[in-house]
Amino acid sequence: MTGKLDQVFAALADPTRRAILSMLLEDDMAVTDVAHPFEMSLAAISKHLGVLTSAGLISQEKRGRVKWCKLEPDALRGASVWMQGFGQFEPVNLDAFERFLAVELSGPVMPPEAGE
Amino acid sequence: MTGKLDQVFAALADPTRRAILSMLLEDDMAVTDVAHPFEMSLAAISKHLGVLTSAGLISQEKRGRVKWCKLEPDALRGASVWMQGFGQFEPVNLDAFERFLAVELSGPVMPPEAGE
DNA sequence: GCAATCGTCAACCGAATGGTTGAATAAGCA
DNA sequence: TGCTTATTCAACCATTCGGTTGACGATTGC
Repeated sequence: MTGKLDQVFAALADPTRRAILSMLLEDDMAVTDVAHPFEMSLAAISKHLGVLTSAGLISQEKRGRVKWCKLEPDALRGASVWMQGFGQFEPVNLDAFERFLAVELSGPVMPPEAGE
Repeated sequence: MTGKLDQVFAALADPTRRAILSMLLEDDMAVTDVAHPFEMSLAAISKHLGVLTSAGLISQEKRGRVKWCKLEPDALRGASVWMQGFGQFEPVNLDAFERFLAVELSGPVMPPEAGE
């Protein structure tokens, strides 16, 4: 019953995992290549990738014998939006903001700009 | 040596702590009052407040025998900025939110219950 | 077929986390 | 003074976390 926000924030709380996400920002990578810069076992990296995957922050697809890791930045959206609630400091609007999020996150009400 | 980002994200990874931050968004509160809605001991809440404090997300000031907790939203900035690095999701649709507010505030506003 | 590569699994370890209780400290009030 | 309220501290407990190692299944290439 652990909420998605719990998982996302917990996943982001580890510097190794944040580094992995940054690496994937540049390109998709195989597990072995992800592991290469780190001074820890492949199994450890595999676990980190598991955490990132179940948080939805990356996806993994096996092609042949290599498993490719792909960043899924949309998973950060919920967390980002939650934090924005503290950015513009308007106590009055908090409730409205939460309702806005309910609408906003349940589906694209309004495409940002000129289609997707 | 644990980085600030580690602490901030780890602090946000717990639903009780996120709920506390949301409560503090409305107003400063005494520790006892923060604890009141939760079904756990005061000591547990005190620990959570300790975590939030050392992450810099709140500050605590003792006046008389009561200790006041105050939100420090600036502490979220670093985390927010880090996440923006992944942002195909623009920093919330502020425009959309404002449009939403315009509609919302002209109609009936019903208070939902607090918490996440 | 056989060996090397890719990645996970299982068991284990020490440390951190989230909670509990009960005692201790500190401040206000009768 | 002594009682009550506010908060933390200390010890303990179960669970999770981040890491290790070694064995294993799957895939590829010689």
